[in-house]
This record gives sequence, C-alpha cells and structure tokens, in this order.
Amino acid sequence: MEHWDEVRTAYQVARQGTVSGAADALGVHHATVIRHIDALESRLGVKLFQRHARGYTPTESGQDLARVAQATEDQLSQLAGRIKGRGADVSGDLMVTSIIEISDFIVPILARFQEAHSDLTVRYLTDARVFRLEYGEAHVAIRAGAAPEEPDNVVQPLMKLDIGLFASQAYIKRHGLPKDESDLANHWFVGSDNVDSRAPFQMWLRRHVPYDRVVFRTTETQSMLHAIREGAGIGFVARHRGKADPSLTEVMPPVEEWSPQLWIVTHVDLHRTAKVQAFVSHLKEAVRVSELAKS
Amino acid sequence: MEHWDEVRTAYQVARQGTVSGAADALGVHHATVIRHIDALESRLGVKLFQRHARGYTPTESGQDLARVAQATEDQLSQLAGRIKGRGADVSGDLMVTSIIEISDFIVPILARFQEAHSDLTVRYLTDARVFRLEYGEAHVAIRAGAAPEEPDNVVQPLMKLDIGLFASQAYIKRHGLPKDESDLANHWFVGSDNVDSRAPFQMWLRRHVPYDRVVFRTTETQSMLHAIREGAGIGFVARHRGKADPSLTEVMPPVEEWSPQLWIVTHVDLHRTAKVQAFVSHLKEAVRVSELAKS
DNA sequence: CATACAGTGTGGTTTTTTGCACAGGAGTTT
DNA sequence: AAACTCCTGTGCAAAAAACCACACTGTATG
Repeated sequence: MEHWDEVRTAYQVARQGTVSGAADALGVHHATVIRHIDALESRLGVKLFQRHARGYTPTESGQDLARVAQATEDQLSQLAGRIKGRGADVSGDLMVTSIIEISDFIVPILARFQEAHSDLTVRYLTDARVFRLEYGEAHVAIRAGAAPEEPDNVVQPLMKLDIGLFASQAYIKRHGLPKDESDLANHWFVGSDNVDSRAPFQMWLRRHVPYDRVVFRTTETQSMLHAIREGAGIGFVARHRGKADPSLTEVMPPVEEWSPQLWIVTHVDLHRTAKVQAFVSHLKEAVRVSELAKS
Repeated sequence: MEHWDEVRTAYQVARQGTVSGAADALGVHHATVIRHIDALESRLGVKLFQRHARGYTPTESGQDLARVAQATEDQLSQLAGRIKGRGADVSGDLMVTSIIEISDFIVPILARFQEAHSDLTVRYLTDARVFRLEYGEAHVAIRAGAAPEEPDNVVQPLMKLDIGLFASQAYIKRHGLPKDESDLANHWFVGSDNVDSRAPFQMWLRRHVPYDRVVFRTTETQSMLHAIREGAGIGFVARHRGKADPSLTEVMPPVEEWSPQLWIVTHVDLHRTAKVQAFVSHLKEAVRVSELAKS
C-alpha cells in the first residue's frame, strides 16, 4: 500500500459517489481520478468500486478503505492544524544552551519566559561539550568569545560579560591587596584547571602572573567562586555577583580585555519561528533592562 | 494537508534520519525526497527538519508528523492485508437476490453455503423491484426468463424451473379434472394478479383460458399456493413442491413452454472474486445434485 | 419518444515529476 | 594529514502523470 495519494482519491470517490465529483473536490481532472482508481485496484487485485452510469459505488473493500482514509484525513488535518499553530504559537519545548559560567544570569530569564508562556517547557542545557544547533540539540545557544562562524547559524551580539577580580576578606587579612598591576605576581590566585582556557580573563591572567601562582585550579566555575570566598586566592567573578557578595572585595578596576563578548546563536531553520523569535527578544529585553539598572 | 505521498516521504526521512536512506527505503531518487520535503515545508510554512551534513534531524513538528504518519502506515498496511485477504477468502457479506418464486429452492442452498463458510454473512434479497448488480446492490442474482443482456453482467444458465399444473383434492371433488387441453376453458384457475406477467406459464394460461376463468388472482406466489390448496382453482406450482404435497394432484403433463430458464447473473467487477466464484460453483453443484436425484 | 444531461472512458498533448550526473561539504579512517 | 566515504543540493534530460477534447452511454424529463 504505497501511493497514499491514490488512497486519498479513492476516498473522495467513495465519499462523492462519482468520479467527476471526486475530481472537483480534489481539484484535478476526472481522468486522473479514474487512473488512480484503476492503478490502486490493479495493485490490490481487488475491485474497490462498481462502475455504472450514475457513478461509482464502493464495494466492501472500497467501504473499508474509505473508513481508514477518513480516519487518516482527520488525523492529518489535525496534524496540519497543530503544526501551523506551533509555527505561530510559543509552545512545546524550548531548548537553550549556554556556557555554565552564566547560568545564574540565564536561569532567571528563562524562568520568567516560561511564566509568560504556560504552554512552553523550557530545557536549559549545559555540558562540557557544546550542543550543536545544526543537529537540533538546541534552539538557542548563548556562546562566549569570538563571533561563531558556523554556516547556517544566525549570530547576534548579546552583551559583554562584566568580569571583575575579587578577593575575600579572609584573603585580604592574610595577604593584603595588590598595590598595582605589577604587584599581582606577588599574590595567589584561583583559576581554571584548563591551561588552554580560551576565556579572555584567563588568558590575561596567564600573561600577567606566573602559572605557579595559580595555586587553586578547578574545572568548575562554581567551585572557583567557593575557593575565592574561602580565601584560597584572588580570582575572577562576574561583577554583578561579586559586588552583591559582602564577603568579597574588588581588587582592581576591571580591564576591558577581560570581558568576553556573548552571542545569541540560532539555526537558520528555526530562527524565524515565533518561539525562537519570542525568546530572543525576551532575552535582549532582559539584558537591556539589567544594563539600564546598572548605570 | 494534501499530497499524502509527501507526508509518507517525510515520515521515512524522520525514520531513517537521512534523505538518502529514505530514498532507498522508498525506492526513489534522493532528489525526489528533498523536493518533497521542501514542498511540504513551504506549504506548511514550518521547518520539519534541520539539515546538516550527517542528514536530517526532525524538529518537534517533524516528530509530530512522524508519529501521525506511523499510525497511518500501520492502518494502511492492515487495510491492504484485509483487502487482499478478502479477495482470496470467502468472508464478509454475500448478497444474493432472486425472484421470490424460487425462494424455497434457494434458501436451503444459501444456508448450506453459509455453514461451509463461517466468516460469511448471507443476505438474501427479494423484493418487487429488481436489485441492480451494477449499483452493488447484490453480488449474485438469479433471474428468470430470457437471458439478461445488460452490459457488464456475466450471465450463465443455471437450470430450467420445472413447473406443473396442480389442483387440490377439494377442487377435484367439486369440479373434477380437465379431460384434455381444450377442456381447460371449462375450469377455474388461480393466477397472477399482474396481467402483464412475463412468466411463461402465465402467458400460456392467458392464451389457453379466458381471463375471467382466473377467479383467484394474487400478487404473491405464496398466496397462490395457499389458494390452490384451498381449492380456489387450478394453478401452477413448482413440480418438486407440488409432487411433495399429498393434497395436490398434477392435472396434466407439463408443457415444455411453461418452464422458465433461470440464469445466474453476476457483475463483471465481482465475478472473479473468490467469494462469488465459490458461491456460483456451490449453486451449480447443488442444482446438479438435485437434477441427479430427480432422474 | 426524443432530447438534454450527467457521468465514464480513451487517445493525444502538455506539464509536472522523477531520475541522473556531478559538485561540494563534513566526518572518518588509514 | 590525506584519502575516503557518506550525505546534501542543483541543473538538465527523460519519463510519468495530468490535462484536454471528444466519444459514448445510461437516466431523467418534458
């Protein structure tokens, strides 16, 4: 039972009772309808209709086919409705991925977006590996660093991540604060365990401080923050978070170079959908508001 | 959502994950698959798949479509199985029609046929109007008289209906028996109420007996038999029935002309089906056996 | 009873669809 | 690192399907 189109025409013939009527309903020539029926019957080896001057009367088999095709048509039309609706609505799943470092910034935004769209299920994905938009692993990615250049991806700038260098009260009590940039080499640091880290502040740190001064190294940003709080060393923290933490003091004014650019990345195939559009604008708006609050 | 073939193509792409795989599965060129997907997506205004170098990954909408299409395929393949099975099996309905006059001959044959095919439902149709094979009103018709000549009908001779002229004991006691053919005009008859009856024995009666000698007229054969038994007049009865009835006496040897030819008529579209073939041969066999028993 | 009508069926033409060949990109293996 | 494999995508040719026109037939109608 291949050639589903023929089933559809047979269904219309059974409904209308005539080839001409079916042809009208389907918007094709009646000769086409006749040939579809003939082909279907000869393939099945069974007569689906009895032909007479007043039209076509379905046999038992024809009636059976009509019942099944009716169900199919119903399901397909419902499907079409759902799909078109989904194109226009904001519903279903929204999969967002980002580097873990900005999760505390992204999560509240996602939560508020979900509140605004009750039909939506938000899935926030962070992992060591990058999720690939072109395989449908995520709808929207927030990437840091140089502008991504994969083909088929739509890239827009989101914001610069404001990074500061912080030390805890405990650390300051023990070692004091660096007097200036050149004094940094005499201090102790919390940093990434990854020597190849592409994060600009880590690269800056490697240039300005001997690697053996980075005495606490971890792969997890979360642990890095804890280590700084515990006084294990001076380290980089998002400024909005560091300033909100009373146990932390900013060591020096932030250097422009530290701040990585964040990008919104979406796949072309999904970029135009209402869901993605809605989220992207929600995200931009949230950023705009928080920048406003800052100044 | 027209073009069901495209849905089927999209379904295979979702299943296989690649255009090439789907093309193989469908037995078409991969370019065709690509064009089907493109057409379907542009018609729906929604991306069903995300394209990448490793193949096509279904979006939410694509997955939804795949689910629906899966169900459709299942149903259609079941349908095909049923239909092909029905072509080979003897099952479903068997609609047989005949003139009411021979119902007592046909009904036992039908009953035995149904016994032999437990999946079959037998429907025996008799009515004043003729049921038309070309409208699918019956699968097999048993017609009397001249060979039917409608196009698209397959006609085969079945048998000659053996008709005799009978009178009841009550009638004979009152009026005696006709001495010869010319004496018939002095007797009383039971006949059809229909002056135009095409039944050959009725036409014979009209030629050999004044119409006012037909003193009991009825439209129903059943009633005719009753009237003869009650002594209302001499009348025509199927010989196998008349002879089996002890209250009836055959008035004269049957005239060749009385016996109408019976025909098996089927519609070409259904003639080749196993069901019709099985019944037709069953019917012929039953007739052959009863003829054998007669001689 | 003749006529109009609605519907089927078929040969020839046109349009659409499919198939083919090749280019190009991405992952994999040696 | 280079060759290999698998997959997508597109212009062009071939094949198939659809369309058109006309013939034909049974049915209803005045």
